[in-house]
Amino acid sequence: MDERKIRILQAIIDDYILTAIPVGSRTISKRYDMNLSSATIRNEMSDLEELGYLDQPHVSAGRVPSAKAYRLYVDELLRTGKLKTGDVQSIREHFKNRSGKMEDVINRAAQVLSNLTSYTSLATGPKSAEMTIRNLQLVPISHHSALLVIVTDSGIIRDSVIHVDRDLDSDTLYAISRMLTERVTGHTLREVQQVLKTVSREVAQRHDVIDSISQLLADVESSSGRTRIAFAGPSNILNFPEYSDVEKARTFLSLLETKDVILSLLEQRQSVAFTVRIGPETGVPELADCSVVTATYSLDNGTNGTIGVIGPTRMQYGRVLGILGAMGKQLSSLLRENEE
Amino acid sequence: MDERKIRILQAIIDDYILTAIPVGSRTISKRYDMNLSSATIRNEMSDLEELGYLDQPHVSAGRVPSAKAYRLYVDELLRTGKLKTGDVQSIREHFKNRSGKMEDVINRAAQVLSNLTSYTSLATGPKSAEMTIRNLQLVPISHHSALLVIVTDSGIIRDSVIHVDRDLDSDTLYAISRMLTERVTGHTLREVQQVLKTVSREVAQRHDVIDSISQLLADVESSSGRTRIAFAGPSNILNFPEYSDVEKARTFLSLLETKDVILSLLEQRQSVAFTVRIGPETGVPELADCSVVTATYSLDNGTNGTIGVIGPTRMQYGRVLGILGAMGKQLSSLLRENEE
DNA sequence: GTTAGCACTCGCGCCATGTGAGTGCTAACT
DNA sequence: AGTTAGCACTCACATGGCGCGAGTGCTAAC
Repeated sequence: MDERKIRILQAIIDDYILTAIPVGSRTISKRYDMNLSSATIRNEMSDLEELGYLDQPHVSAGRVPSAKAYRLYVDELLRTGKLKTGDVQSIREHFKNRSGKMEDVINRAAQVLSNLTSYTSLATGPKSAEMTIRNLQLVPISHHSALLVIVTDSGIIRDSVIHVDRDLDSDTLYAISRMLTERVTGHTLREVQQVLKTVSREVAQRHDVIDSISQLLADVESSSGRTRIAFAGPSNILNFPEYSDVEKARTFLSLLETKDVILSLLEQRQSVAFTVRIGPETGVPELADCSVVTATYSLDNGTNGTIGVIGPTRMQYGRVLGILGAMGKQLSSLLRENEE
Repeated sequence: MDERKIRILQAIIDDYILTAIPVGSRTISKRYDMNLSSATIRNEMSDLEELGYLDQPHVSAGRVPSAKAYRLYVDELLRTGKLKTGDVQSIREHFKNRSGKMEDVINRAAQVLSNLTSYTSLATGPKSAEMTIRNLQLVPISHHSALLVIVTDSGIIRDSVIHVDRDLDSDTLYAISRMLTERVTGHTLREVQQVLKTVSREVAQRHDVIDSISQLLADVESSSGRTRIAFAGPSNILNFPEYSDVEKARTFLSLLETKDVILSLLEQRQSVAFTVRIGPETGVPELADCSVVTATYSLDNGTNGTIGVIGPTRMQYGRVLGILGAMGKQLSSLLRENEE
């Protein structure tokens, strides 16, 4: 792999990302000033194919970059596109005066991403199991149910309805809330089960309420592998010629609708700031010619959430990474404000 | 329009709904035992076309029902398909042991609908402006923000984060909550602004908190035109041959993604239990060959939400109406339990 | 009023053909 | 030895002709 081969490969990838048309030797020698004839390029391309960086849809077509090529491209060749200042501006704009509700933040983040990149985008909240609890509060809803609001140290809120057997008035619920909060503050969701058991033993009455809460927290914890995830712009995938086949589009879209697969894909996220999964690397056959690019944003307590983009392997990696980076920063700082 | 024409029209519609293939005279005379030759059917079909009930894609193809035909079909000919007892069972199953959070209920409802019908489905919550407040409660989140939980008489919850200038502890917030709740209980969201103004005048301090709340409630009220809406199974539309064109699919899907259009469509809902909008009747050009079937479910206080299905005009109206009916009942009773 | 018969239409699938982009190879040039 | 011009070759794709058959409308007879 001499220097020239790499320059040619880069040119091919750049061109293909732009046009989605298999690129031929003439195109390279003309559009990119290499000072080489098409014949020479042809020889080099032949070598590159042998090395596994290029594929040929059929004999008389141009070459198409392989997953291996994109991998090289992302790892080595990428001049991270400095994104336009307008974009940063626009990101900041979108998050101004915004509610601190996790759900909204996530939705909005995905939305903004999808607007900026015009790829299908996603965002998840941080894993809740790791977070420590700051406050528990019960709010009466009806005679037999109450809303349990869980506030964590990162200012993130989860709430769920629990059923209570007896009729409890507001003040009683508040008293219980205070008591529980005192016992539970500073513990992670993971530990809290244990604490509640102790409490349950101490307090003879109110068993039912505490049991309900305990069960709910268990749910939240276990289901927190399945963090909330928001998608935006799924239909964006249809803008790309590689998905002009309806059947392909359908499987892609229903894959998103089930959410499970994507979630488990995100589970394996490395501690690295950016993760790029190219086609087969996703391990999901339906995503064979998609790339999934994700970035993490983090909160002070070390937990982190994910934002990301799904598009054709022929993705504008430079631009996407730039945007994800800016977005991640913005989100981190936004959420840390909440923590104060 | 004699009786025989109607029978023929019905046969044509039934067949086309099933197959999506333009139906010819022979098909009718053979598959549906009319005891008439194809020639006779042909004459009748010619008449039906003149009357505007049938269209002909091209001369040598069969006939296709027009919007007018579907309208007649829905209004007059529909023997409401008694749905399988299994379906009712399955609906009931899905709503067992379920959280009373409006958001979840709506999502779930849409999901179930989409599973049962295999059409794209939607659900919205009731308009909040009409609901009366049962309880307001502030939960501390961080030094400068709190969660305002609004519980209405139908047990429906809205919550939002508000920012407070000063640092307020839990007890103070609770005291404020109690005070506000007392003043505000029984008023609708619409009226509550007025009440808060009075309160604000009486209480010299705490202005900021009350102002924040007031502003938030204004938001909730005005944005309650834009009720929460949940879609499920958007990609289902791709199962139908009429959407095998990618461009068409794309516009359809992005129409759903913006949500606005569909929401405003639902706004015009009649007080009737069911609404069927066929193709052009939707007034949305993108939905020209879709039908939107909606049903309302209602709460005791008279407010009602919507569930519905979007599919090709060639929709199984009977089945869909049956399912929507059952679902509506189920939802109504579920939510009334919450009210108690 | 119904139906058999028939000529006619026209979308669709099939095949044959031509075109052109792109290749690989060879031989000559630097 | 590397580069390049030249050329034969491949093959997807677009084009156009052709036949098939589903379906129609009309007419004449039942």
